[in-house]
Amino acid sequence: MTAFNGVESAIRQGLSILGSHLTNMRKLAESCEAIAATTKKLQKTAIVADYLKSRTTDEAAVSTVFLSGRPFPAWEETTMQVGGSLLWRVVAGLSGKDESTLTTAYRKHGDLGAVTADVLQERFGQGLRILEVADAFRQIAAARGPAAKTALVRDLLSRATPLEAKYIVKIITGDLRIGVKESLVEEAIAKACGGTLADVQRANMLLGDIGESLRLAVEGKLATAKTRMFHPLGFMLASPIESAEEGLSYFAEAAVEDKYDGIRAQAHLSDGEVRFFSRTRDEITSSFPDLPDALAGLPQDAIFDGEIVAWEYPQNLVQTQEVVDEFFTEAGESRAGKLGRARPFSVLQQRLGRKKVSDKILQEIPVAYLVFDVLYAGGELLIDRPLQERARILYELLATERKVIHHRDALRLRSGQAPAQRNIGTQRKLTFGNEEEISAHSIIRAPIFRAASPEELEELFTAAQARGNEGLMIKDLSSPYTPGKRGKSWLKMKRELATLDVVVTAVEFGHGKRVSVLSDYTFGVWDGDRLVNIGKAYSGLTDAEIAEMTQWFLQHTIEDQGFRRTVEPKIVLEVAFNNMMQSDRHDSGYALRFPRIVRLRPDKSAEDADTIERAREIFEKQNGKA
DNA sequence: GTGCGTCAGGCCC
DNA sequence: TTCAGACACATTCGG
DNA sequence: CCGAATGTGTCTGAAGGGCCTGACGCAC
Repeated sequence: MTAFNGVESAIRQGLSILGSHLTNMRKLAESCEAIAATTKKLQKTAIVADYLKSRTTDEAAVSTVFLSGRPFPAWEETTMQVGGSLLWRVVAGLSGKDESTLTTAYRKHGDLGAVTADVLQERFGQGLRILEVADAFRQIAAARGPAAKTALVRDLLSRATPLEAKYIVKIITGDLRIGVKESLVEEAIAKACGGTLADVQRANMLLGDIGESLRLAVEGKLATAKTRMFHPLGFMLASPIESAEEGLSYFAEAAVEDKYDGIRAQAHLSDGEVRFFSRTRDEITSSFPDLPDALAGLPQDAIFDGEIVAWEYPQNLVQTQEVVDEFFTEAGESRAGKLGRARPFSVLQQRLGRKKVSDKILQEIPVAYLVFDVLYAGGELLIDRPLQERARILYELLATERKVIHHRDALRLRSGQAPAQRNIGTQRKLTFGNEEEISAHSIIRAPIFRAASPEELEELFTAAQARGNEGLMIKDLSSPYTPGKRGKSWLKMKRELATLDVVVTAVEFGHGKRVSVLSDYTFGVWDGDRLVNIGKAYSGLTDAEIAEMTQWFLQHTIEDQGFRRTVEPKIVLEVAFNNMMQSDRHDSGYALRFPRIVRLRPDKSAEDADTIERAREIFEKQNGKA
């Protein structure tokens, strides 16, 4: 037996060595292992750069896509539609292992890729070339239905060595977890191909395609990268702040907008064609067929940044002229109310992800695009201009074209069938010069205020909340637009909802680096003398606290269900959340949006925790407000 | 064959 | 979306 | 004055809840 294993192992080794000359997916996998083994960023960069240098341009281009963690394939519109569940079945089938063996391996490693390598040790494919893998991914994406996809995934993994299979699985699930993301790949490209980091970053920002950026770097043509319409740029992000004082501590001149609870969207328009992109740069136009027309009339190509929001149009619309012509209003004065107001995110969610939108939905859930920035117009990229200038350009663009916008919108609304809308339609007869009736604005330039003191900011904040919005965006008027970056030029100030004291009823092991600790807590509140679950939380505790809690929960388990354990209801947590929803996910009938643990409450015993009545109170208060 | 419920995948916050 | 943790780099402190 | 300590900016990883889509199984 031992002798046989030795022979088999020797053959395997021989094949592997031979394979390393014939295949190169192996090389990528080995580089990933080395990257995962170090925590030093510079070292990771060096490994990636060395790897890229050792590949042909085609191979390097595909590799950058794999390494950057962007959903593959970044340059196509389809997604693979292969997730953990399908992979789990394929891996089980290929290895011939039963599920409990896989589960044991999963406990040990915490990620499916590592499990794959582990259980496939007994088998060995001949190894793959990296372009072969990319090709297989395309085929999987093109295949219709899980059955067809499963067969292709199975075939691909059966030809891979265990180590290759590990990283193929990780790439498919879009989660390499080796501490490399797009920005680090940019650094590696600069290092490997020449060109400054800034040039690589700029080219990649404009192209939105890391593989293409690498090709330009190889050819020394980074400077030729240009803005491409319908290839979305990254989104500029905001940092959270704690107080009004902090909101004015980073810059002198602050522009202030309401923070709307919708979905962030970049609009591209060119030659009358309009398309919208989400924060992950996916196209979302199909869910909002009522928006493009309103923008299509603009005479020039443009790229806007804004928020799509479920919108409640006002009963009595004010004269358009009055609203649009006002650039800065008196601090605290709300112009937004005259345009209508945002409805809760949960309403908008029903339109999200729709491929087709029925007339009924269009009527019941009208939306508005609140534009707050312009990134490109008049053939010029505007991101390096200060916000003050961009705001002015935006104002001029939308002000000039309002006739077209409203004319088209009026046509859309008049064809509506829902009785409520018909009523509103007749109530809203307004004329714009000798043009058509104005019925609604589905494109709205987000009102901008100004704040010079914390007191003014507080006032604006209160007003924003009164309008049912989340809070404020506070922006540095002199700042450029930095795509994909989260800096201190844009700040967000959100309302703080009351917190709940809850009792932990069940715990789960985590994933990845939290695989061996109980990091995931299900908790409840009292309904009479019974605990009813209201949510789960995972973040907020430090690693040390999680480790401590793990020990306690292991010793106070009521029932060990493997991955999950019900525990003695003794531990009290204070949890915060952004929102409370009605839901049948948990037996309390409520669920929390973005729950997080504020702190442990060792000073409280389970009996002191909050009740379902208090939860209901918070829910009603929040709804009354919105 | 049609219609309904279930479930995984993907993506929004 | 949220938070904690880690690294790279800048700034300040103490001998 | 210089190396160590401290602070800041930025990135990474882990994870909740809800909704839509498209396959697929099942009942009729």
